[in-house]
Amino acid sequence: MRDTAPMSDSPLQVELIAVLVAVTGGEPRVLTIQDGLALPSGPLQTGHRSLQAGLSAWVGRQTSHKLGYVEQLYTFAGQSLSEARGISISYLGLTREAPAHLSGALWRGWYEYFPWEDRRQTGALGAALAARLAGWAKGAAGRMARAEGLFGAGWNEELVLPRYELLWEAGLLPEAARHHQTTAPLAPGLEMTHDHRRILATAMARLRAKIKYRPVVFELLDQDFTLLELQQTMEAIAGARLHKPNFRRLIEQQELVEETGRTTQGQAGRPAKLFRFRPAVLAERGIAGTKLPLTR
Amino acid sequence: MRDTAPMSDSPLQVELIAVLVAVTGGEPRVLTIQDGLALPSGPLQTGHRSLQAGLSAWVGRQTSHKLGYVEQLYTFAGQSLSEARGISISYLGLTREAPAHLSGALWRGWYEYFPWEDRRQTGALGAALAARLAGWAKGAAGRMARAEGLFGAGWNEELVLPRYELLWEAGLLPEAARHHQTTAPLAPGLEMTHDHRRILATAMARLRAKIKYRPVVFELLDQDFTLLELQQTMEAIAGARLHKPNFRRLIEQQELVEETGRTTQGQAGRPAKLFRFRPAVLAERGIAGTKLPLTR
DNA sequence: ATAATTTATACTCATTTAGAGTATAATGCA
DNA sequence: TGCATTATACTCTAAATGAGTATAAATTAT
Repeated sequence: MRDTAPMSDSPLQVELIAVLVAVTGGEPRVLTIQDGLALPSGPLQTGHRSLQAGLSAWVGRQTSHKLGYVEQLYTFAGQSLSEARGISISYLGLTREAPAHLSGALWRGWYEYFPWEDRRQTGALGAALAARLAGWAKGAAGRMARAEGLFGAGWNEELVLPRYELLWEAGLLPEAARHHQTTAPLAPGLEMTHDHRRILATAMARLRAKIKYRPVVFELLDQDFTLLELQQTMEAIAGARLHKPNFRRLIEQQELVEETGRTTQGQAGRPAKLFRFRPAVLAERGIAGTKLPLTR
Repeated sequence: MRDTAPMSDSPLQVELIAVLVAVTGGEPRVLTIQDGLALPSGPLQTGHRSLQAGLSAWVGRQTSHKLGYVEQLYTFAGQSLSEARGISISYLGLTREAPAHLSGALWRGWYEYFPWEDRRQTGALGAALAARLAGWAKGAAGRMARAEGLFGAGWNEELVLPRYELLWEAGLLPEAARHHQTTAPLAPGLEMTHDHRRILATAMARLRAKIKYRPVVFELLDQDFTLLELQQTMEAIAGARLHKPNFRRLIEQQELVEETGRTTQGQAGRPAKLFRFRPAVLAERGIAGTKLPLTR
């Protein structure tokens, strides 16, 4: 490809977009600007040693909490006619919620943007949307199967982005309303500018997947925590209830945590042991599980 | 962040880098240029509708095989003093090997660059490197545990990048030799320019992980294939031997494939049934497995 | 004070999945 | 015809998973 004459190598703008996630009071929250309409973003600066370092420094300065974990999400080329041609690089960052120092910045629950992704109480919303989608599905073959697969029984919490895209395609999102002139009532949930809600969906999916095989939950918790706090944080992110005894068994047999020796007090019920994350784990195990029948 | 005055928003160059993978004769191969020294790359073109589309079109034109699967790997900012400041976006693409139309292009086995990642015969190489690393590990605490965890027993085939980075840190790679003036014999394997070998490591890790939970192997096989061919392709990518009966059981119970009704002939041994990929699968299941104890 | 409530923690049991090995079937080739 | 070779079909055991129940130790209400 090197020897292909470039049709154009016009210089481009590079923008960094951050999805900063914290879990506070059992709710996953995301840092927004413009009264919740957009994700924090800004141009790449020359002073930054690397993209990631740039983002980390930036966020650290703005939120007074250092980023425990940063992960690149996706890079895409802006192409809507309104915006100048440029590259956007999005990141997922995990932190704990602190008063936002950034003017106009605001932490909001991520389920305000994706109500149908929260199935901790009932799955009613997803079912309702599935019904709404049934009308749209009449239009073409295969649509019904797709909608049913994504929103119906056999819900897979990682498919945040496909679900969002299906709703877009069905014209049920305000962001898409301009393209498909729909009169139907829209899906519930706040909108965002540009494709920021799409980026949030990507972040949610990534975190829901990641949390299962890398010990990143701990970036969202205080240093000491109870097993219930840990479980509720997981539930908040997965958007689903977990089976308590089995969750504990899983945590124990993975040896991710160790007892601190102390317990909670002053709350209703039996005091809970306080645990901390075993730092050794990060070094020891890189990633958890294969699923191939290896010969040994 | 929007309200932070940019220190500099100087325009940047954007470069696309492709890791094109095929599996031929039971060996994973990667398309290279400059006699194997570099990965194919080129500047982003204005004509492209999206980054991914640009890459697909490009590769399709060059290799006469359409890309079955494309996935973004990583975006990073070039920063070595010698190269102009710019952004590089790397991609993983799966295809089948065809005569490279690109002048100077050459398919090479990816284990030529990462000999220690091939453990289909014996794990001797990894063990040898572990021994070599033991010397380096004397320098500081914790090093031994890291080296042992990555190269020793309990080998995890997904940790390609951490292993590569450890070898770099230990000064055993030619790419790193400039930085750490080492006299020790280097690790085996071909080098690449810039960080291309690092990018290849990222691609290998991504593919090894992906192949376990998304049906992407089929992009690397002919339309019809035997179970042995499927297994050997998986083994080639994972760099490990698989247990044959269990592998078959896994494939069958996942219902990923269906019989074509035909069999192989003309080869030694009993003829094998030919299978094909079940197209429904792609639509049906998005991602395979959760690992959370969900309540139902 | 005592009972009721609440939360934590510890077990049990059935079912499914994974790891390993063995046996039989159908070809080509000497 | 018999041997080497590859395919395919089972069996057995151990471990992981899903679901439910029982007991312990605190706070809160009566």
